[in-house]
Amino acid sequence: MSPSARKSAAVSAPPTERSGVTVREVAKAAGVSMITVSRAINTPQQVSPATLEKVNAAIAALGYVPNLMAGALRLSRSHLVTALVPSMAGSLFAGMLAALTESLDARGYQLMVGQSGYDVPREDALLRAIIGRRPDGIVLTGVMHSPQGRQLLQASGIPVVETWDTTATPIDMLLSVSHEEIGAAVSRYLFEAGKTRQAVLSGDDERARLRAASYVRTALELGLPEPVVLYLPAPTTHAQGREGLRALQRSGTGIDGVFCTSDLMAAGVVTEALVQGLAVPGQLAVVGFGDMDIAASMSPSITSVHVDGAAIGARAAEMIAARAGGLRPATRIVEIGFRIVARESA
Amino acid sequence: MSPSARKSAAVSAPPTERSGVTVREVAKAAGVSMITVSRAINTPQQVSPATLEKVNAAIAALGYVPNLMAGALRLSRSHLVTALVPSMAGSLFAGMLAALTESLDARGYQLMVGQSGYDVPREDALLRAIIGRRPDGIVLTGVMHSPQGRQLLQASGIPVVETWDTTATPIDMLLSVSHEEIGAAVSRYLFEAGKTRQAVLSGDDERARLRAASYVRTALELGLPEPVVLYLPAPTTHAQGREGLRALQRSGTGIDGVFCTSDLMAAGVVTEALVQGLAVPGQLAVVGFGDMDIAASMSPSITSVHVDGAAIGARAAEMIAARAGGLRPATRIVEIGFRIVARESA
DNA sequence: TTTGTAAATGTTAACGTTAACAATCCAGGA
DNA sequence: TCCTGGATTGTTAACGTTAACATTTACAAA
Repeated sequence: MSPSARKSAAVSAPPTERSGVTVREVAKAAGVSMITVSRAINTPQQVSPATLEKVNAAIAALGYVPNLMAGALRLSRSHLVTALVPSMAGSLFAGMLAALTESLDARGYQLMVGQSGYDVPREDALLRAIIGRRPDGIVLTGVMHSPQGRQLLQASGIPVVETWDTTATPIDMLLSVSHEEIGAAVSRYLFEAGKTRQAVLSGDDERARLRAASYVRTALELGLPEPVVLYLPAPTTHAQGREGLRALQRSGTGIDGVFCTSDLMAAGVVTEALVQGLAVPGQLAVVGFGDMDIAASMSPSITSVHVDGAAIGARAAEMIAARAGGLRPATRIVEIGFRIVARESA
Repeated sequence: MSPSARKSAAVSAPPTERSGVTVREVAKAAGVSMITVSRAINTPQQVSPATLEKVNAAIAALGYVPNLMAGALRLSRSHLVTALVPSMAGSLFAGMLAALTESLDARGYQLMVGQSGYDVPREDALLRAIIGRRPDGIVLTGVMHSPQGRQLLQASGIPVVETWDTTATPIDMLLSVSHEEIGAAVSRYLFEAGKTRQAVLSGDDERARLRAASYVRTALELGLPEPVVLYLPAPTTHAQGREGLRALQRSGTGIDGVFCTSDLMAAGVVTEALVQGLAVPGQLAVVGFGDMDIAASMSPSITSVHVDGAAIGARAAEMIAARAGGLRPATRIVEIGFRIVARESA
């Protein structure tokens, strides 16, 4: 057997067949080289009008769609950004995702959404799957606490934006929201409205717990009796608001103000209060979180904490695009802030 | 200049630097060949225990995370599935996405979510971006009507599952939901409850329009006066429900039954009715769509149309995985069905 | 005509991975 | 001792793309 025959025998067949129109075939059909096809697609101004037309005709005839993975591999640039959210059900992050999608889209990136909120080994696997695709940026909802996770992300060299929470030691970039300040502000707000027997209905996720804990601390600092706290499994619902209010009432102390860590839950509390014939806000003041459409539209309308999720999405996209463009980040940490939107319920 | 010097001069530098631990470096650190590292990761039973340990140590020491794009390119298998939803805001599809994520995850796939609902040229670009990443499957919300879109998808050879709608000519696989039957069923349901002056509050998306149109047609067939229809921009909200009811009332005919094409809108209608002092369902019956948590939890609770989104997600994952495994699809079309969940509001 | 220069196009190799085939090693049997 | 065959490891090439460098072409200026 000759060496050359040996060689050609070693040529491996494609593992599985797929439609598979490639630049090679487009090039042949157009009578040009592969690189010319590539240029016709990516930098058409470098190609003569006549050639461009031939290439475009061939592309259309063959139904060619460039393989972005191959391009990404060659260029080490995936034009992909991954966002990790705890769940898609809670619409809290919908605004952020929408803004992120839009801003990235305008810059030629695509968004991939993953669901976090697993146990630690599962989260580790998820992170590896994400990093393995070499996105040009990763947007985290909340800060990453697990040392393994931090290590993985840091070692990957991929720009990371942590959002919706605050920390003194971000992995990379941070769009900071202080849930402690929010909890404190709501307690003070209710106190100024004359409410002294405060309670909290909180989701059991980390950030809701931060708001709840800070709310309790502030109430105590204000000299109020210790607020009753009830933690409910996230994502929180309207039904949890109704049941939650009844549970709070059973716990004894005649409460006159409730902070709910989601608007849906607050709507449930308002519904339950109306059913019971309680005056809102007279006998029971209610504050929500998220400033969803329903908060403004309920009757009575619901006072809520507004956090600009769209701004978070837009800033995250901007920061990642800047970094991908090789720019040094001017500011790695941006404070997002919040405001209490006063309505009828408190 | 010698030919060999010419050649080495032509070696291209990596376009941009990234962290970049590769199998090559792991192999060198472990003192084995690249393929052995690959086997240690993918088929560890093919590697001796001693070697496996050396390789794993090297992987851990270097923080190596395999580049899945390179693997996918080599194997023509991306382990990626893309779902297209009209928007992430409407939680109608949240259940489907959650089930899809979970089912795919169990099979070693990742989900990428894209937002559709653009104009046609924009949608074309989106489809190209999706197909360009060569996912192993595409899940569409609704059926694809645009000929260009159908053409692109069909030519790509990628398994496609159309969902949440019905058609006689699916691109590939179909998880069928008949919005015509739903609209008809709701009109009959209200008719049997004695409601003769029916109206519809509909989102302006395609599937909501189908429900609304069929509802109107059925009411006419039942000999009722033609229902008033109001189309509101999707995603529909609680506030739209409140305003929508007022608008319907202004349109004259004293209506006694409303079909809302989303539960959030139905909740808004109920809220507005209560504010006005209308008895629900006595003076106004309300039916929603989606069977969200809030429908069961409102007071009065809201009768709603339930479609099993989780089943759609799970079946879609199953179908795509089967196809990726080389199996011929036993059934390309599956009817999902629906049911009207009777509650207090109608 | 020759020369210089910009525009257009082509050749080569590389991104990081893994299938196919090849080679080596070692235990056990003849 | 030599051979057989399974287990283990290695070599080569290829997936589809595009940057870098090389070459050709067209045309104006000398």
